[in-house]
Amino acid sequence: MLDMKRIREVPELVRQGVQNKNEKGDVDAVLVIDRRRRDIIAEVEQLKNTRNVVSQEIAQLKKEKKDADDKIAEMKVVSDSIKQLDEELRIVDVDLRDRVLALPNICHESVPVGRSSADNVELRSWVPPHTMRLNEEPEHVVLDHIELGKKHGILDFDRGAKLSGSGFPLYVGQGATLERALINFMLDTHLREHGYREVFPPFVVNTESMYGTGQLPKMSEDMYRCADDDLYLIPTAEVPITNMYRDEILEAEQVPSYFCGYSACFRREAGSYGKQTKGFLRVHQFNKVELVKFARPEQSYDELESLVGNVEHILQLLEIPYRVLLLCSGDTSFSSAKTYDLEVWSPAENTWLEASSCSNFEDFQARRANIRFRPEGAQSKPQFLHTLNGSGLATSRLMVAILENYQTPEGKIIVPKPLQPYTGFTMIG
RNA sequence: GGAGAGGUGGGUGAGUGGCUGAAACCAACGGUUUGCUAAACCGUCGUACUGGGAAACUGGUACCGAGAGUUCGAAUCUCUCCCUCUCCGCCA
Repeated sequence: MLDMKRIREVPELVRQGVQNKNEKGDVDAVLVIDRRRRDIIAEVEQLKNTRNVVSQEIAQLKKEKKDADDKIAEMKVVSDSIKQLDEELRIVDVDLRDRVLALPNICHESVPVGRSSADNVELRSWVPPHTMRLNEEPEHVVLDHIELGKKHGILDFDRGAKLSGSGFPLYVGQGATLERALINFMLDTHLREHGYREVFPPFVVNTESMYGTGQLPKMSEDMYRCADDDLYLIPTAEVPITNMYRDEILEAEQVPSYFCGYSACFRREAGSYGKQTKGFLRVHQFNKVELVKFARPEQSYDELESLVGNVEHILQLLEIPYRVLLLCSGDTSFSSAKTYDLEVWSPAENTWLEASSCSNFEDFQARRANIRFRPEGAQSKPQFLHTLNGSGLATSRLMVAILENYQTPEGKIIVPKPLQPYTGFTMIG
């Protein structure tokens, strides 16, 4: 949620920002309603002041056993007016809030203005020395992850579909072990080398939490909902981890703090059938290790860079080719002010696959979720902090990259070195 | 699923419909004292919205789980809802 003061003070900047994101949002209507709201407040508070003062006088008169009927009659009228204005104010408040909530976050000045993914900027790419050259014709047949999974009996999409439907992968044998190894390796690396604190969150959350991080109301059709209990399956651990501090005020020394947590992620992916849906490329349930930072506003962009660095480190240790994109304004998500995407190389698809998205939300989520901190210690005035998060990383896309990049000419799969202590085997097949 | 208890500031916890934004205590912060620590003493110590002011600051309004009602006036009375905790049953 944007700061109403900011909208009021620099409306043209907000208008431009909304446009740059290819979002709709009526800034002018917001300004008009805001004006109306403050007029009502001025009027109703004046009346309430009168009521309070006269009520005191009535109390005084009664104490002195004098007659107060005139004043009481007078106040009856005032009270009715207050009731009317309060009702009007309530309606205006809701309307204003809905409209402000519909405005996207404004991109940081370093974000290139652009319409679509075509305008994203590739900042750098990294190719480990020992993997195959990306743009060369491979020397042997390259199997895709589905064929590899079937060949070794480690991924069973058919039985997954029998159990739950398409898009619910079933890992078997060494595939299941590799998946678990990947999760543990990523968690351990972030905890031990990057200073994150581990969280194991609930996988279902309530509506308030979904509003807090901005999944609701916009993305409701993309989430699994348990209607009987009014709970949602989380689409990412970002939701529970960021909401840990919803409606709280953190102490100065708690900011910045870094959290890292594994969760299964559930997405309905409604309306996306047909595009890149085979195998792991788009699934309804996947595993992800998520990084979340609560940062001081003046440091949040440095924190974003180090967050991306933490994710890159994982890919470098695993020796998986990747590239880093800076998303343009039009491709940056609703709540984010600046986002980097990390994409891993799929030799079978001959394309890059998004495996991580790292964003600085500035105070957009914090304002929604009401997460504040006291910057100068116990006596200082609370202010909104900045939230950041990034996938560190999603295993489904990573699994594709590992299987495909680490396949031998015979179609066997080498387990990446850092995962071997976790798997207990060095080769699949 | 059954039975019960309870939601008041950072915490504990008072609070006969008007003098209660809210006692007291603890924590925190500033200070005095002190060789250091401790103790003691003094002071400060909610948030949001809105108006004035360049600002320090200041006027007003609201907030005692949420919402509605009664009333000139509600933390206090009434109703509805939400949440938390405890015990029993069932179960991982």
